[in-house]
Amino acid sequence: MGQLIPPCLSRAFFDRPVLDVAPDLLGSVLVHGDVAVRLTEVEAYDGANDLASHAYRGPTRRNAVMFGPPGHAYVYFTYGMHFCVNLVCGEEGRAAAVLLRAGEVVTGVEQARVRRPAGPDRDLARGPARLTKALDVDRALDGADVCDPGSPLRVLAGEPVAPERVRSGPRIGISAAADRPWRWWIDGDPTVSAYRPHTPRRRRADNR
DNA sequence: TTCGAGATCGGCT
DNA sequence: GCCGATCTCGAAG
Repeated sequence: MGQLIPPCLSRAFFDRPVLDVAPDLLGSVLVHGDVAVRLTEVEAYDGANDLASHAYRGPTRRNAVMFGPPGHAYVYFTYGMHFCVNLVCGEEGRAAAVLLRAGEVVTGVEQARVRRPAGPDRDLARGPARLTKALDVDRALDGADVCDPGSPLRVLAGEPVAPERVRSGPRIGISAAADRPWRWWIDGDPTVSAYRPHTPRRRRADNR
């Protein structure tokens, strides 16, 4: 009791250029239910200006949230089995967003272990799909307002990260515009995913 | 430790 | 139909 609960990040925080918001998100805390994750790795996607963005080809039913106001979660399903979560940034209609790639489980480690039994604790939210698994985030949370203290999914201010510990480099797992250094992480943090260059998958019919 | 392929399905062409 | 903002496991070095 008397325990200090940090405030949610403000709408104004997200209503800025995505390249400014992304590094500033490092160290803040994503909360869903009893589990909280301190963000250690993020990537920026700049809407219609970004070949690698889901919003590049314009609004669809899936990416509709990206074209809405900042401070909302865009949750999508991929590879037939994984969810990933983004936070919408910048002016409404720009469709810029930050992909949350990895973090450290700071609250609810027990609960997260139940959801991801395999591997050490540092891997619980290491990678965008693991992060959503640890937090139990799925499409039901698509569009959630992360600035609203009453929202099931929200982002709280965290301990500031020393600027010299923030590093940037190429984004991961994409084939288009892979050269842009739009990925940021906390240097030396064990929960940051290892960099692997994009490797196109070969078609199943190849072997035979 | 590194590498390669399978899993599995919704969205878009 | 094709391919993906991924993860995991098994085999080989």
